[in-house]
Amino acid sequence: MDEYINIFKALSDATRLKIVWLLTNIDEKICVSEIVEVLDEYQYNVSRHLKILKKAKLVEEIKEGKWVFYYLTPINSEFRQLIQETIKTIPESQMNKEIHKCKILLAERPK
Amino acid sequence: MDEYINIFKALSDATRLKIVWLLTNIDEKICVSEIVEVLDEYQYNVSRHLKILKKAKLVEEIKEGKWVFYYLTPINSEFRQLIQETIKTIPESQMNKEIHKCKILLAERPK
DNA sequence: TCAACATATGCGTTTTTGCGCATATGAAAA
DNA sequence: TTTTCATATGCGCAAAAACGCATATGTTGA
Repeated sequence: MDEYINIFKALSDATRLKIVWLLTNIDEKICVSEIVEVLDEYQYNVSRHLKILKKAKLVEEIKEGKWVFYYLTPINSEFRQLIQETIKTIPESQMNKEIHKCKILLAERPK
Repeated sequence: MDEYINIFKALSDATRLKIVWLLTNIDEKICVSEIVEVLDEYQYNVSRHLKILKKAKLVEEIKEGKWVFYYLTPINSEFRQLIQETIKTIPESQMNKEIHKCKILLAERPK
């Protein structure tokens, strides 16, 4: 039961829900400083929220040089699958500012 | 956004998740004292948790004499629909004790 | 090797949440 | 109309969560 509760708990904070929403909708890895910019939140808070999402097994990380990129943990259960579908139903209109900033950021990424 | 967060928050407590799980799986109205017995939790806590579920619009109540029966709020959004499907994926094995007690209780109900 | 950058974390404080106890409210039964 | 039963809630406390600040860690580039 704790496993399910941890997931709901992880999603019951605005910053964390926004992070998961972004990851769900952009379908890209994204690094901490990008999240900081998109969500306009302190770096130390973003790091801490990511740690909570990681503990709930919603995200994983991969280090690339100075950066740490986060992405959605590959789906591994029906529960998790439905959690993702649930999040997909949250409309963009709830995230106008953030999605706009995010698109600009991703476009500016050097290849 | 708050609306979504309130729902996730409502589900991120063991007692409340169990209540919603029961309501989802038995497909019946159930009154406070029945929940108290099934979950083996204090009456005042059950009442309080129900209040939180009500605030999140996951449940509604109907008064019948001395009793107050609670039931799932009829589905009114895609988000809510998927929340319910998500909860359905939580297996009975997580709720052995409770579902057993509940079945006995429902069977003993006077018609 | 040292400065600059990206990320994580320890510590103390504030806010939120959950709980126990007592009691209030409201309906039904005696 | 008084008692009993079912439910709700006010209050105080304890535990948990979130935050701000400072700083640690780790990597890259000068």
